[in-house]
Amino acid sequence: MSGGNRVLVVDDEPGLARALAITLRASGWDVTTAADGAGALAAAAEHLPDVVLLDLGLPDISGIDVLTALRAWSRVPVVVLSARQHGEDKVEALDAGADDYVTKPFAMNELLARLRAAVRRSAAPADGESALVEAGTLSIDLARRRVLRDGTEVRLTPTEWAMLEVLVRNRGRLVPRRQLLQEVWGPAYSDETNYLRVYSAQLRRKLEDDPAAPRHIITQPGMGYVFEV
Amino acid sequence: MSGGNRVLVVDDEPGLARALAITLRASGWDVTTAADGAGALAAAAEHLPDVVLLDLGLPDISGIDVLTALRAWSRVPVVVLSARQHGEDKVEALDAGADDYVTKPFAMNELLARLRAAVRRSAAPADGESALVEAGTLSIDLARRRVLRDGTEVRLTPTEWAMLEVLVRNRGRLVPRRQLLQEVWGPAYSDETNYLRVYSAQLRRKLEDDPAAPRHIITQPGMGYVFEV
DNA sequence: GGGGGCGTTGACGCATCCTTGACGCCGGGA
DNA sequence: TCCCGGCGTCAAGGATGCGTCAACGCCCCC
Repeated sequence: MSGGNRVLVVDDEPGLARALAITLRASGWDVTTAADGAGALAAAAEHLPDVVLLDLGLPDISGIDVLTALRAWSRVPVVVLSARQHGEDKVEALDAGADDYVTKPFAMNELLARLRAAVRRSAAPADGESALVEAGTLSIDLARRRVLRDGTEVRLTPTEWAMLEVLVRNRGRLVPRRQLLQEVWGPAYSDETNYLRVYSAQLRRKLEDDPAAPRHIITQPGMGYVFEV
Repeated sequence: MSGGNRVLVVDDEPGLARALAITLRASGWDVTTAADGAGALAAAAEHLPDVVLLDLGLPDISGIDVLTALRAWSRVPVVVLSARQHGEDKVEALDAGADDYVTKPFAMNELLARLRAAVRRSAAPADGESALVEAGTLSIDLARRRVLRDGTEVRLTPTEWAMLEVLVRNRGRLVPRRQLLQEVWGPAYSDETNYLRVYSAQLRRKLEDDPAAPRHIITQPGMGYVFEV
């Protein structure tokens, strides 16, 4: 199932990072880790996490600067982790765009609950929209898993639907090949770009008026695919 | 500031409620107070606050029930206030729909920062839009990975986009050649300054009105490149 | 047991992109 | 005046990615 389970853990203490990763994975999260600010920004751009767990004490860049750089282009919720109990650090981080601030030592179940809350919040507006997506002659019902083209139903195979669903959920924005492969086929298939070509073709054949000149399922060479409405 | 400054304070201790109200008003908030759960729900329906500050220890209804009742019809951000330092209370409240959880005693500036963060989040535009960087006739959407020039989309190759992205993220600042090469091509290419010349030229050809006299992608000889807005 | 739908591979032609080298321009210094 | 290094431009090759097609196995349902 796609959506709302990718977390990026940014921490320079290998022990804590590993412990967090293990606990989070056990709770069903898809975990990526970064050990410094530069790696965190790169990982955020590549994996597009649903939430970021950011330790303020990083070796290269100040955590606040990481937050600022991230906020320059992304609204992903950020939960800040810090050893500073008091002081202006909390205010500074929250005003810099952090969504929450947890001080060490922390209770793991509280941290998990705060992560859930952060993701729920950011996912809420999307849910507020209707599950019906209209795109030209296409009408896609994400809740019922149905696709209508010119009013008549189009039959999709499970894999075709899974791929279309990821694209439509991210409609208007580029979905990197890696992410598409991981969400549809699983983490072990991150490099099987063949699948993308085969299934994008099949979807176009079923959904596009002119499969050779697609208007909705657009490929951005070398990067990924976009669903345009 | 017209919108986003109505706060509903729910607390049964008159002293604390008054202190909160005074401080919040001094910070520019429009404060309504309620002393019990029933009053809180009524006040929320009548005043439609932008954020709710909810004490869990209420005389009539459990704070969690207030939260649940509120969530049945409203998405207003709720910051929970409680004396319980530990335990499952936090998890329960957060999973019931609270946006944040502050334990007493608390620092007032931290509470204010958390209120600001909660309101900022809910005021943030829906996912449909995203952070745009405008620069003259250029419009760069870092989240969607799209570039518009005079309103029409410009197609970039992966490498072109990677280089533009680094420059735009550091817009207004000089990006040293080394850093640019490492972030786009990897650590092994730190000295291939040839690449920078080739790709800066390609980007200028696609993005600048007069590629020979660039206004956005500026080279600082011997040092690096800057993206000017 | 048969058949059809589905997922998985591999091969091929084609377009695009990355890399690399060469060349000219310009400004500063010998 | 000449030399030289940094920069911008251009073009050609080789590599990569994409779309297409077809074949193969598998599984489930008939």
